[in-house]
Amino acid sequence: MTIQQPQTRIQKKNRETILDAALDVFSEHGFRGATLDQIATTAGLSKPNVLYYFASKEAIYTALLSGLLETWLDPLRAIDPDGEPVDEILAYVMRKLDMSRTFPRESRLFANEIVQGAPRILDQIEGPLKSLVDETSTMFRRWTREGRLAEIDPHHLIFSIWATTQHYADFSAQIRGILRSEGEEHFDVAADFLEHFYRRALVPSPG
Amino acid sequence: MTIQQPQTRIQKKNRETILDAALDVFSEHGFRGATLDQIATTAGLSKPNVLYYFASKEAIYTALLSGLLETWLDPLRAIDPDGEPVDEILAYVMRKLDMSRTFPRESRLFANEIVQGAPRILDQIEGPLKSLVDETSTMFRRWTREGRLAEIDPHHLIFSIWATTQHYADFSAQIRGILRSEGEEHFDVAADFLEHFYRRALVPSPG
Amino acid sequence: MTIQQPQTRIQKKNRETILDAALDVFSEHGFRGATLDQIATTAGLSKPNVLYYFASKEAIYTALLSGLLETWLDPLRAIDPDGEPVDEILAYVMRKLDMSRTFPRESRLFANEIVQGAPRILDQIEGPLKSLVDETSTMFRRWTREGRLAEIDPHHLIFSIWATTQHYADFSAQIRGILRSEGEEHFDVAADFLEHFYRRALVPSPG
Amino acid sequence: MTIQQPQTRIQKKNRETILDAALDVFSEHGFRGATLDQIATTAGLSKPNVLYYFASKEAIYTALLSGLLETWLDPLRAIDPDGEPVDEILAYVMRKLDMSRTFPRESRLFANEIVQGAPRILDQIEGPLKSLVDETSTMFRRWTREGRLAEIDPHHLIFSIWATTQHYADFSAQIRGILRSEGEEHFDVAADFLEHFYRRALVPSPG
DNA sequence: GATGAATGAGTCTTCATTCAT
DNA sequence: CATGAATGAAGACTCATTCAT
Repeated sequence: MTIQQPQTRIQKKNRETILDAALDVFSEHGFRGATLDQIATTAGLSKPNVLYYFASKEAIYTALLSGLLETWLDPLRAIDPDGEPVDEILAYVMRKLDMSRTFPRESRLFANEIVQGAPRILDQIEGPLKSLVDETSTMFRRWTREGRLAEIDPHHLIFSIWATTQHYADFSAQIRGILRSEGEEHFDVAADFLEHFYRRALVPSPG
Repeated sequence: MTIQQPQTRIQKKNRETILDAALDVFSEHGFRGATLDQIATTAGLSKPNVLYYFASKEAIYTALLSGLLETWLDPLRAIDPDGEPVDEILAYVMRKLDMSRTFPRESRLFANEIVQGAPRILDQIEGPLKSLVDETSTMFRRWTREGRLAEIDPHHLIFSIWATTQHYADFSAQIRGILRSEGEEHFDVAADFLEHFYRRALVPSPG
Repeated sequence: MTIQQPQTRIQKKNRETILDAALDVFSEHGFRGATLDQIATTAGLSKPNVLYYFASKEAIYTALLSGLLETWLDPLRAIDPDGEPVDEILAYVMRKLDMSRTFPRESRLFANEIVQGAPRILDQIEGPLKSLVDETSTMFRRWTREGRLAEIDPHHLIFSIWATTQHYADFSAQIRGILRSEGEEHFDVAADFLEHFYRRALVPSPG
Repeated sequence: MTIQQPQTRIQKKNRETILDAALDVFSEHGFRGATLDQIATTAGLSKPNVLYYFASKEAIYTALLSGLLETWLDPLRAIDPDGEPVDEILAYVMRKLDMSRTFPRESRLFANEIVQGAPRILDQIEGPLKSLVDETSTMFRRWTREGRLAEIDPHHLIFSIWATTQHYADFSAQIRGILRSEGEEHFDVAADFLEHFYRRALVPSPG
């Protein structure tokens, strides 16, 4: 969390209300497509009152993005360097899939931003995100050297995990259209599928 | 194609110029974020002239989308029902990856649209796209019954192929930020990775 | 002063703080260009607190203007009807020049107001100010009749004194730009200049 | 004039209409006090149409200022270095007074800008204006050395001329209030006054 | 076919002022 | 006395679309 000034209870509540409304609107329409009006209405506040809490539309957006990036990376940080490689990575896949199920708006917020070239978050991608991914990749490579993980490019492994899990949040409109599914049963099927999929890919070849 | 009137050569050329410019702009900024001005400037035409060829901004957008959907599905149609299952699917993966490399704007155009709930293309998703995917799934299931393909959910297999291949186009900003790569070498690494990945997943278990 | 209610010490102090801050802000940006926020911040008070002491932005402005008008006219009142005409008027010129040096904000406050048509101070111009100027003019005319002052239009003499002395406050941005002067040395040169200038103009022609 | 692009007749006409309306509004209310609405209404155009011709409110303002600065300095340039000093300077005073009578809006536009610290025209003051004034001052000093002009500081002489003549435009609200004059007769009295005034100041002392 | 000109409907933002405590 | 919170009204600017030639 990025709380700087001391905040009264009402301030904290309203800032959170606004950020939640903004998550709704930005994740559905992207930055340019979203309007302050929508955010204010969703938040149940007047437009100027929203701007009382955040200096500008852009300020809301960046507050959202940076506030969420941390949360977004937690599952990756939670991989235990001393654990069993295949299990650790499979658990990571499941955590990511869970996040797509539980926080689809957050996923789409990032998706929108990145598809459009990440104009407002490139710094954080090239900084903290890259560092974390690089460290994790080093760990994966060690596991492979130790014969406990298949020979596999660690960066692209991570990309594939992101792609396959976030896909269920980011492209849910398409998935629901094809599966004719209103509910979330397909997440369970997806979990089985990905379990099978990644286990085969990760287990080191015998000999 | 939805072109009814007979067209002079110049009309055809201008329509294509506009659609190409629109692809540039829409894929980078999404529907709301794009402006007719940008499209007209990119196309080298005046704004009213652009609207002479297309009734509205929305008309350009939907013309683009439906014009491209066909092309987008071609690789899936190209799977040979009488071919060798694993080879056929791996070839499909490679064709999709090639499209991400060759037509990243098209990929991002769809990504933008679908992330935002596919408001203008849901019909085509629930119609032709679903049909094609369902047919292909039936084929996959037959292959599995015949013991020539691993036991794997065909819909989610298709989703995973879309996710892993399109990811290189749709999230290229993130990938380039992490790999610090300006060029396209990572597509070759990705090809190797996906080849390994999907081969392991698709080959049926012995016995 | 237009203060009716009895005031505590703290009230008096705050009113003065506000007026001083308002002088800063109004003289630099004019009425429309100034904001309550700027005034409140400059005064070190909260915006509602400022409005606790003055009913409105306009009230602050008019309180300032009328509070200062008196001070502004003092030098003119100080001309001694029984003094030596040329000396008296020269002394008046010097007092006015001193005020431009010492109270440039006040001068610019009036300048702003009058350049924009004096919408909020016209009454006082057509009332007390006109009266005072007319009286002084009568005195000047008497001095001319008595052969102790050159034949010169008294109103325009007063205008010229206002113009030449206030110019150093009101147009100081221009003067500093041309003289490339940060300090106030030019006020001394100006004093010499005006002394020479007005002495020649005021001394009655011999015969 | 600062015409860059080729302009159609209608463009030229509308740009001029807008600049004239803007002169009205800016000279009366200053930059911040003026609204695009007022300018558009005065010009008889819609607000967006005004912005079709000028990129922004500020663009209109600076176009006005720089377009007028040249005109504003013409009378100073017209002083003939080979003429009779006192006559030349007196003629300059009269030209300046005429401009105050004929172009009071222009005068007030500059006055507003400079009183508020010349934020948008300081460059031109410290550049072309300073140069011209410095050259003229050198000429005045030469005339004094040649015994054809009184010993007088040339910069402050120029300031006094600006002050006394522009005063009739910039502070006309005050002057009209005091003289109870609706017309322009006072300009004739002012001309006589300034003639007397400056002649006495400029004629070199005998011997 | 093509374009300069024009505009209505937004969209973000500012700001004086009010409300509640 | 003082202030955090809230807002209506206005203001600058954008943009898809239409008009007229």
